[in-house]
Amino acid sequence: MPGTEKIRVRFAPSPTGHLHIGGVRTALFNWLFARHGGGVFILRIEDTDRSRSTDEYIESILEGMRWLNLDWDEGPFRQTERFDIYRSHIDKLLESGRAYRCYCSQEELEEKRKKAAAEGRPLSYDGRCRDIETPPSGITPSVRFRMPKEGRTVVDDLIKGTVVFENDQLDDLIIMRSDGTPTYNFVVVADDVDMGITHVIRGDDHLNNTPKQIHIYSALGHAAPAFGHLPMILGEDKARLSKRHGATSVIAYRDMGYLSDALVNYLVRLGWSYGDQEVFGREELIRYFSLENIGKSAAVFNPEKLLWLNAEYMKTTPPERLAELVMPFLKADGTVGPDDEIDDEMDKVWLSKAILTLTERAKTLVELSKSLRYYILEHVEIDEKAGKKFLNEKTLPYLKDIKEGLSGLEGFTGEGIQKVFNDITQKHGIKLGAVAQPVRVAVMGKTESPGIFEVLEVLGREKALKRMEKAIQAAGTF
RNA sequence: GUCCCCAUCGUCUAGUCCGGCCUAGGACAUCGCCCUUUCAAGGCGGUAACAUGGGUUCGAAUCCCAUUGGGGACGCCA
Repeated sequence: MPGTEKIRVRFAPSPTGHLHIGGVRTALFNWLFARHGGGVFILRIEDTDRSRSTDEYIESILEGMRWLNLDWDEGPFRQTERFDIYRSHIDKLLESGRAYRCYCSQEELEEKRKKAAAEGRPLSYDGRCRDIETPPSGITPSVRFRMPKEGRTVVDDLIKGTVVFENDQLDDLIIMRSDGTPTYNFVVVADDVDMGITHVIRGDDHLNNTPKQIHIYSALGHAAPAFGHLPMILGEDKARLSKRHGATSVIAYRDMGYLSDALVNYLVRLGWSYGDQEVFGREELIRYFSLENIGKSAAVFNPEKLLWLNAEYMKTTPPERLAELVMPFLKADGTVGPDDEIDDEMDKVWLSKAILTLTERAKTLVELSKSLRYYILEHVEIDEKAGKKFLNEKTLPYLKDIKEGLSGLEGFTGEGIQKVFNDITQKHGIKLGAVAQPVRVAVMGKTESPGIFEVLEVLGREKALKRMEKAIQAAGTF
């Protein structure tokens, strides 16, 4: 067990797919555990399955980690580059008798499993080659680890508590394929030993692997690290989270306009809690994080709460920062030219000001960029229904008066604009709404927008008057 | 089928370890009201849970057992 030595944890995804929500949470908890304890966070790529691992997935995983600001201190290490190390370990196990060669073919094994399933027997390996006297010739064997068949193995899990396994149910698992490549359950242990991992924090789908791995540690001559098995994340149907439940890659969440801090905040609260607090800054998370506050039961991923949290972050993120983050979205739909920089082409101060009027209305960056479009575009299409209702003979005089008042305004601030509106409503003896809505439709083309005074101010005199003029021309034609 | 894990509002959770403070708290969602130039945001309030059955105890959401339900593992995948 780890004593006073420095905490060393790792996140070890296999590059057989994108970084998904479940993976992120495992990475996050390891990262928080390391940061909280002043330890080391290692990134290791488990790519021993050469047929399914790709460099694209590795890059995608790294991209996801960077987006989430989960920085690693060592790595990324690739297991495919460490085959020599595994090989020598396996040779030693073979010599000492802790491992043995298995001559069963995959087809045979498959056959036996099927039969066992049909007869309702346990699907475990029957140990046929365990004590084979004369190895058959002409067969390239795989290598199996010899599990003890008596006694029990106790896992003292940091999250689940004490879990006891009877050794006779531990399978002699294959640690090296017949093609000479090592398998997961073995390389994990070899690497964790080699990298000095003190705490293994992973999904509880690995809990059953743990007793087996503990025996491998001991065969390798090492004490096992501490284990902590995190509960799974489920979809709304309570089934394990998968592609069927929508976005499978975290990058998809970025593209849907989620802020990485919001996603992190949401994910950390899935299973972990700190009293009644819901919103945490990074520093707070690091300070408060502890394995003891992680629940034992699986949690359902709830997109609505994630959206709410994202909205909270939209409201508190500085507009200058949002301006940077929303740029890619603005460019994606052509609102802003692909080469425009916010520093010169588009006034950063102006953009931030515009964003400030929208942060409590936009739940995502996508929504923000869509709303921003109405400010940025030279002209806006006027919604037919809105035009019919608010741009007509009745409202025309108001529009004209407002336009005139606006053009004669000294300066073009919200305050001055408000005064213009006050004068007009008084003059006609009407309520603010009677004139605000027509103007809103005139300049924004729709009935919903931020407050009309701030909208006009953001738009600026020139653009506002131009749009109003156009609307006045079009009034009554809807 | 065998083994392992889990079980508080629809969802995330506090409370469970060290029984009484729990007529079970917060958050999301939902419903209603208020605010209001629209849409939001915000404020206030409501509906809503200790899976079931047995124990133990003066007393159980909290401890024990069983049942039920859910999840996971049983690969020459990780």
